[in-house]
Amino acid sequence: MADPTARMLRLLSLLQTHRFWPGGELASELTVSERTLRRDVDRLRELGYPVAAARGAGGGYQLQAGSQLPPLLLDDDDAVAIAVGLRTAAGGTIAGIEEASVRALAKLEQVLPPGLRRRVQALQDSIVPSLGEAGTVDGEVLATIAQACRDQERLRFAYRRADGTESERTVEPHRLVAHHRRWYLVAWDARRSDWRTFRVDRIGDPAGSGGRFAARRPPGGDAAAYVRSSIKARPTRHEAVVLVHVPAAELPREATWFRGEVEPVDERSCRIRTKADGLAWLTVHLAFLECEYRIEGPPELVAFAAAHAGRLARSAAG
Amino acid sequence: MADPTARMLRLLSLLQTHRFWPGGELASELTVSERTLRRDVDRLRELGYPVAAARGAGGGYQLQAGSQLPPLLLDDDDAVAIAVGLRTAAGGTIAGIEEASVRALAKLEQVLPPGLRRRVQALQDSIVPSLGEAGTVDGEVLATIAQACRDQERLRFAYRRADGTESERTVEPHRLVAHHRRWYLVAWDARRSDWRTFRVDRIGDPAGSGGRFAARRPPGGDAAAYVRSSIKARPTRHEAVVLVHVPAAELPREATWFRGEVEPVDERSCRIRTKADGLAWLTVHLAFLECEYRIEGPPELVAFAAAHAGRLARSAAG
DNA sequence: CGCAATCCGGTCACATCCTGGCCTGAATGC
DNA sequence: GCATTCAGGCCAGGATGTGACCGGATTGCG
Repeated sequence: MADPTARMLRLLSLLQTHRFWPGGELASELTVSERTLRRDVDRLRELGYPVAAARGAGGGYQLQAGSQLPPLLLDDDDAVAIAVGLRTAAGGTIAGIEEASVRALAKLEQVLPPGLRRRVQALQDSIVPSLGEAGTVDGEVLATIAQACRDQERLRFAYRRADGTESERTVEPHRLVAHHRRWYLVAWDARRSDWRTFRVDRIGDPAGSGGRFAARRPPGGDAAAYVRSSIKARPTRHEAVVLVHVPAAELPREATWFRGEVEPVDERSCRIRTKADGLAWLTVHLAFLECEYRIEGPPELVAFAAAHAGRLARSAAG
Repeated sequence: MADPTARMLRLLSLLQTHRFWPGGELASELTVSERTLRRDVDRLRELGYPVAAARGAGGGYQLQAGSQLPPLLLDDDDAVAIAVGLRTAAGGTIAGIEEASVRALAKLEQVLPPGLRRRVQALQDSIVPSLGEAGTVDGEVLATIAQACRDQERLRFAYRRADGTESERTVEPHRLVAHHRRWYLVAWDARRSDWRTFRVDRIGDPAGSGGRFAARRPPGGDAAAYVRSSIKARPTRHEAVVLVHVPAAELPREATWFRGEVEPVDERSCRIRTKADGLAWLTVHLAFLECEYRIEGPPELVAFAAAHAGRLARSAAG
């Protein structure tokens, strides 16, 4: 513990676990004199981490929010919580941060002790795939691929094509792109000497093969655009329009939980618009309406609703 | 940059951003000789962080997963992704890690630069409160309270009782407990000299008042048990039982997304069980069944389904 | 008001360490 | 084999980290 650098890290860690620390306690925790502790605190400040100090009785040191983030010293539970949170965020629960989540996940998983990784995976497995995502992606797979992208490391995996045939691939991974609640890997397929996009939910057992490669410019210079253009069979996207005979203000909250937008019509009614990939999703929120409403479109939704209503009525009658 | 401790942190940070680093590059990045770099790497290893080295052409240094987690050096995007992920995890998306998430969140938010905090809040606000939670809790509120609990700092806030009356409280916060997808704060109300539980979604503008207090033993020694016992009006919990005329294996995946459990009956049918607080939630997954099924119970669900089917049929017919 | 607790920073002497340069060895991949 | 890269011993000189001691400033409390 004589080493000042080890002491610094310990000091930072202590300052992060509790908010206030009297100088004396910190000093004895680090087994140094109080003078040295003050010098260490000074050094932290010089490095840009704002350590505030409260004088007088009941005072102490406190690490504050500064202009930059100090190194985070996490305990096991923190790390597991963060990894699980990131994995679900990467799953698409929160629009807009999927890719940042995956990058952060790669950074964390690189140094995550194996025991913790098992805990994370166990928790992940216990989660019901929510919000009806067609291709739910395993966090472990995603993290492995993200790491390979970042490190420009060749990647080998088994790819299951839409028609069911499996093949072994070795690629130079370029970037992960989240699109329409699905993950795609843009990579250079060395054997075929061409760019390919792979659906991540069809990738199995990815592993870095060790070899590194030189970065290549993706087609068009923009991987995300390339993914968009290369997806042929985009899932049909429906928009439901429902006229509800209730003022907008009195609409139950749950009726719009699934990406619904409300638009007032008059004092007695309003209109709900929802977008989704499958027809079933569009009727989900209707269960919460305890008043009369009318499906204005699209026609196929009307048909679906009628069929659904029939099944439901029979199920209740039976 | 002459300071070895600052250099250590920078070295750790470099090793976390890219996987492989040739020694020469690292040395010039840190503006030290290669000899010193090797010594720094040695020191990292002595501190317990496993830095692997690959010899030969194309070799380099690489930070591996060890037995303990090294200090994480995050860039802005990482931090935002983590904070957002933790906030949603704390919201109850993932059962079992809510409290660990909140603790990690407190640690992160304590040092999160204000600019990043605004970004996090903006993202948080843009998220549709999903899965129909009655009382959605603001992440900022949760983080503030968690920090006060951890630091044993008095907390002041506005509390909105169920009957609508508001009052200003100052308490000694003890612990946050997640129960039934809701957050409760167990705290000692100094003015009333007694323990209280507060629903976090009814707390407004919490702020640490600066003063600290000595820890107190919660009633019964277990805050979580105290919360459970002190909730009188627990929401009625229903369990739906639906017999589906389709083999368990062929059940559409979406049919069980909302905490559903499947139990095979015979080769031609299976049974789904779902629990929820409101009847409407129980019918949500039925929309995904394109086959016949029968609601076996409870009776009130049958009635609800019939009414829902009627509304739906009329809406489609109109 | 005075007192105790707490942070702050100057100075000094001494031991320690850190650094760069140089060299030999060993592993690795082409 | 040969180039590349990590590993680590040795050395000399200078930088720096450390504890002891001090007086000062600020704060909260009785």
